[in-house]
Amino acid sequence: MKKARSGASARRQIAGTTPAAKVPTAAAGKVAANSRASRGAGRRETILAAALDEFSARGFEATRLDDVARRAGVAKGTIYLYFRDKETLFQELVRAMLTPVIGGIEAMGESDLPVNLLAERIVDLFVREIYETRRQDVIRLMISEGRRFPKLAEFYYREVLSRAVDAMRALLTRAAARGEVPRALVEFPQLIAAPALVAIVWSGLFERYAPLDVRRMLKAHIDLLFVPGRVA
Amino acid sequence: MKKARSGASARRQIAGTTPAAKVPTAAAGKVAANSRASRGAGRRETILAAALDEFSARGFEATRLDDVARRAGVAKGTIYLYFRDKETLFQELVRAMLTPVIGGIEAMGESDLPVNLLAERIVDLFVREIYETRRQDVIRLMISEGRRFPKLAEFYYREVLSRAVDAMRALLTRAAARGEVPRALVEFPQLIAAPALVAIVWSGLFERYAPLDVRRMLKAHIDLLFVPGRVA
DNA sequence: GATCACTGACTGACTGGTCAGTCATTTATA
DNA sequence: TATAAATGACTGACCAGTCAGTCAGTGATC
Repeated sequence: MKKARSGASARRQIAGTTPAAKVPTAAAGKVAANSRASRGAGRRETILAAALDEFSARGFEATRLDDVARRAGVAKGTIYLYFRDKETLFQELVRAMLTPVIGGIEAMGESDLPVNLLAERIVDLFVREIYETRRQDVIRLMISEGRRFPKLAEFYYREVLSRAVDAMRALLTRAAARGEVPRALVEFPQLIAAPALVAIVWSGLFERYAPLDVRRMLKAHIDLLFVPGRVA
Repeated sequence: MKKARSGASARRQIAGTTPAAKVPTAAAGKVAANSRASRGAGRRETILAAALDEFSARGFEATRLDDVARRAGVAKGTIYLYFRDKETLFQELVRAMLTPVIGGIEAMGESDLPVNLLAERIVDLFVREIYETRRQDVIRLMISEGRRFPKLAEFYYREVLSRAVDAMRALLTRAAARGEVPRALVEFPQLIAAPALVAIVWSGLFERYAPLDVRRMLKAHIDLLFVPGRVA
């Protein structure tokens, strides 16, 4: 990661530090199809999409911004109109992709369905919204590169993981009170999510040697944990 | 990953492709303390140790061989006397660190102790031999970089993972026959190891924000799976 | 609606630092 | 002394980030 030259950019730092962002939603409104405004609005998303492809194929270091630019159909300089530097681009990508799922996760924590039923909904949410989605790649990137981006790891922990864990814990606490779930799970909600992590890591590394039926594995897992007549 | 120049090295490819290797054992025998032979024998291990430090701190791409050399107290050229290139160095490191644990894992698969007891031994083996060891870093590297080293991923799958999975499955099959374990586990032995993966990933990314008592989590997990009076 | 000055998004050749890999030379041993 | 081992200055590819220049689009004016 080359150190930025001292008198760095910031010549006209447009959007690199915009707080929120959403990548998939494309066209932004009512403006004429090819007007300057509407094209400009799509640029950022186009670049993020290209960055997702390149970063998830090659990892952070090995990704060349020339390639991102080419894939986005844009000159390299344009990237720097929207993102301060490569690192910011990466972080914004993670933010943009993962922020939207937070709500869904927290909503789950408030439901009062019996756990075994709720568990199936959560599995379904994971498979449809993450595992069968580009978000899987983003989480994989997070796992792979997170260590060298403490800021990003903290963001991810604060904005995504800790919320998911808390929601899970709330849900499990209520279920445990009803005797539907052993108390140990309340202390380590990670145990519920562990197979999801396995799914993501496994599919990235070993899918070709030993494919994994993720849905069935997750189903098996909840069947193991939520045995109706078990000793709590 | 700069592409290796075409007429690449291989000038005198000494050890880069030696099949087996063990990194930690230092002094190799009976030779006079500072003889060339004995020093030469240690070089490879010294370099691997330095490489472990650098790779696990920075990842594959960001690691500079100049730093590895400095840390090993060796000139950069020396590295190329023992390893064909950076990639080979990385792969040999993973090989050297993980090959030794295979035996221990397979031995576990043959025991006929009751599962709940055996499970505690396995947890103990994992914590002592991997989690509290530099091997944790190597596995983390494997997870992070494995995708871009299909050869290495295959090696790891073939020589380590598949053996572990098979051993686990054998063990679980017998336990299931005795009714100690639900049959679903036999189909997805990954479910047993999942929390170990969580431990490694979590400690790498979030330890500072939310420390995790890994031993207790793993204990909680086996208590959840191996409830004595459960319905098989 | 035709003309034109103005704007700023976009471009891409360029710079400067970086680093994997090389090899002529030096050093240590047998 | 002969030889293998080790060295580290060097080369060349490489790429993040820069910035002077271009030109499509805009909107004011006649």
